[in-house]
Amino acid sequence: MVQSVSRPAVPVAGVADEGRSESRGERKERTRRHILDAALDLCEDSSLVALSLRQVAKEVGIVPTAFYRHFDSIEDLGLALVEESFVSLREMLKDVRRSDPTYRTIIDSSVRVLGEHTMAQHSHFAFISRERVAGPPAVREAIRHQIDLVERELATDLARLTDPAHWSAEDLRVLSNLIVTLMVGATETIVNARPETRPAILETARTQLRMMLVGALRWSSR
Amino acid sequence: MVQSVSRPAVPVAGVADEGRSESRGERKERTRRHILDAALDLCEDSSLVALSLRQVAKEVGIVPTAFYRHFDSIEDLGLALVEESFVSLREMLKDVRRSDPTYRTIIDSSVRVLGEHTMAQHSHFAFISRERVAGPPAVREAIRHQIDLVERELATDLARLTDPAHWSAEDLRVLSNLIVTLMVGATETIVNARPETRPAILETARTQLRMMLVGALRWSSR
DNA sequence: CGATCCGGTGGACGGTCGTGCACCGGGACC
DNA sequence: GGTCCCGGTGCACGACCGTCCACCGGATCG
Repeated sequence: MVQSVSRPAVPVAGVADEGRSESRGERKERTRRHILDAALDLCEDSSLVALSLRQVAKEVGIVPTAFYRHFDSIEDLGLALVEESFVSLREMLKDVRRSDPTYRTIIDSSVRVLGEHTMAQHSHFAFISRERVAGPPAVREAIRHQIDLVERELATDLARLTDPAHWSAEDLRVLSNLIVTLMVGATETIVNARPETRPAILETARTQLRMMLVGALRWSSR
Repeated sequence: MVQSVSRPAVPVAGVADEGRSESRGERKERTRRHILDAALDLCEDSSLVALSLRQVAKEVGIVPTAFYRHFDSIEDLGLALVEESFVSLREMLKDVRRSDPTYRTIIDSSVRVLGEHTMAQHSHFAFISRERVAGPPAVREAIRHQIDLVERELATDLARLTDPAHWSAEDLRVLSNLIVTLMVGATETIVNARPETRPAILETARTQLRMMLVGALRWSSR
């Protein structure tokens, strides 16, 4: 028994106790957070499919069976992490939209925002890019669905920026998919590269978006 | 002892024996092949990092320790699979180059070849796209290195098709990276999609390449 | 022909895994 | 203030894991 009676249920204290005891709901939520953080951290250099419930429990400082009080399985945990990661991603997209509605500087500001967020939310972006192709089936599907939603939203954004005479709905969807694929690729490169190469990667992404923009401006659906 | 003395060392016979016994080298090579195939098959819906040596051995029909006669570890096996998978990929690229040197039809023929090869070598392409981001570090690195080589080769190909006055070496590298990223993305989509959606995915890839080609033709390095 | 090589066997080890179960003790509620 | 709820404990189970070891027997080689 490694936990003394004087520090009863809370597995690992984040801040000093300050005498004020939490409600049961707060406690549960806090443990849940610890589990999510620990899982995100532990699968950083492998994958959810190679993560064991016991590893997570040990990292959090609870007994393995206590895990079930919060999640049915690792896969269930994974779905929660998808949810959480896409909150990060959508905040990024909100920043992109807020930053600049003109397309003189839209590329620069978008790439800048991408760089900032992949740095600040590194674990979330790495998680998505990894589990997107290698996670448990249900997790993969959830991520694909979310990315699909993002693609659709981008397509409607693009519809406002382009000439409807030249751009069919289908082609907008295709362009949107192209841009998202490219950004996912850039994100994957960033999260797997050494930090000091980051500016060069972002510069590459900028140039690529410019090349595509040149194409898009001349495009006309047949 | 489940294997009778009448079927001595060979774990699982591929074709009828035809009375002719193999040399020791041939036997070893054959078992090695079975291991590679079994591993490729077993990690199809998870990842190398979730694959155990014992699963592979059981699938092949050998005792776990016999695995070590062929590979040091699962990671070592993974590197062999990378090697093998890129043989497939390079054969595809050879087909692409052979198919058409003019760029009237270069997009159509390239995408057609991509479709054919991802169908025929489905396991290899799925393996690369999965382990590229989720495999053991050494495997990831090997794949990145190979893709990097492909990118360089594409860049020199593009150098012959473009006007040197408008395209700097750096921009050729960036364009090459753009195309490869896009094709990797298309491949990932294909190997994870239901077979009947394949034509639509390829059509999307065609359109995207056309959009980029429009951009590339107007491009000029600043 | 006899010695050697080597891919295979089979058993055993210590460790980790997911999960079932009974139980505890403090917050929440009537 | 007594009762219930529920997130945590601790233990045990059978399964699977990688790896060590001694050994076998047919192919190979001098």
